[in-house]
Amino acid sequence: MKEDPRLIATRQAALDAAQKILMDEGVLHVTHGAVSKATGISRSTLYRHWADARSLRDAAFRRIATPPNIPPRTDGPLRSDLRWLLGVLMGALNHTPWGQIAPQVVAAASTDAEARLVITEFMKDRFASVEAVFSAAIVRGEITADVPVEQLIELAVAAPYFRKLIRHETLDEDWLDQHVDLLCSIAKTNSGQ
Amino acid sequence: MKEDPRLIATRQAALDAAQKILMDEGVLHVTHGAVSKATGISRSTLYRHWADARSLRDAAFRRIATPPNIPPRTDGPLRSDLRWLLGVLMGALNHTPWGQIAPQVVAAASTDAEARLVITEFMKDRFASVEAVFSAAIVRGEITADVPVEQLIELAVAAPYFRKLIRHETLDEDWLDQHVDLLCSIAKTNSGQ
DNA sequence: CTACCGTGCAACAAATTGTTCTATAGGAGG
DNA sequence: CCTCCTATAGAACAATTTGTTGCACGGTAG
Repeated sequence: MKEDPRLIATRQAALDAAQKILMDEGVLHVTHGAVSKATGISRSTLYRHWADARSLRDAAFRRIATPPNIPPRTDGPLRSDLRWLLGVLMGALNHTPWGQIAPQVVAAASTDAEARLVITEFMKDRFASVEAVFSAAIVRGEITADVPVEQLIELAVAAPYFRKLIRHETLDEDWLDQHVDLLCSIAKTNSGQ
Repeated sequence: MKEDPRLIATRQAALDAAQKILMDEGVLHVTHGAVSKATGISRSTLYRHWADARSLRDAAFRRIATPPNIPPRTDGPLRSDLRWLLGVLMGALNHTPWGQIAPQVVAAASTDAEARLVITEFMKDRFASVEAVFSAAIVRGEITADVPVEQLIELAVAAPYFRKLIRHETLDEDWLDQHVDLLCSIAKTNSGQ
């Protein structure tokens, strides 16, 4: 038997509003009352869907904090594969809800085990993508296995996140070009000696 | 005329408790009620010191979120100067309240201009310290001015912060050694060509 | 058409937030 | 030691928020 369409509609409208509140005003303002006022859905209905403030916030978080998986390209030269992958990552940070929400997930993670899980899982995916790019380059013989891949991966991902989330600096094409240049030069010069 | 010692004692006891709550349970739980229960100070007294929850939280934040300034060493070889500076930074992240509080400051910064100021000011200091180390190395002729110092500084600081705040990975001596090794090798290989 | 179930609404209890008043007691100065 | 000033404790209070419950209405599936 299918789900009542009213359930789905309510949930969707509520989470839409919760998401907006979360991004605009912070997790602290995501409450049944606020969502009710924003959507017209009655408080009691919201409470039936999410029993307390915590689960409502969790739901709002979870909606945004599951960014799309990025399948890496591994056919071109290292530089363009890396540039493409980090470009997508940068785009997500700049132009998707995930970019706006990430700082709050990071903060929640310091006291909340579940938020920490969200972060670590997500980072695991990202690291895997970057690693695939380097591995392919090694297989192609473009760089050798001497390259400290672990560290390079961390630097590759850390820089854009640090710049955006912590320093609140701009993240643009020029910066990324330089970043990728440096990463590639490290990989090349550490390679084959 | 001096300040009433009772004022000072109350403020100190209250902020001590507020700080502990902030670190253990998150900013959300820093309230007049909670601090009152933790210290025995009456709620009305706390309200006279901090008119609302916001200013109490601000006070608690501000108490921790002003990390000590680190004057860099610039006399030894690049590697040991850098190792020492980042070692102190890593120690602060691992063993001071600042390390525990930083994620919450980061999150606050996404909706709160003042928190953003705290972060950017702080990072400016850190960047300046690291830059001093590289500049000294250039003056000594250990590396040349060709080195992309800006990028190196960002990577130097980004990696430990990313690792600690975002990935919640350990930050130990071995990791730092590798990190400094890589930074130095970048500086050296980009140097003098 | 009917039985079911999600919704809206209103009333409600409980906890939290912030205010105000009074009594008490500590500290500074003579 | 005495007095004035002022910080604190405590209680009473209103307002808001959080969460619960019972009931009537209306959409949905069979």
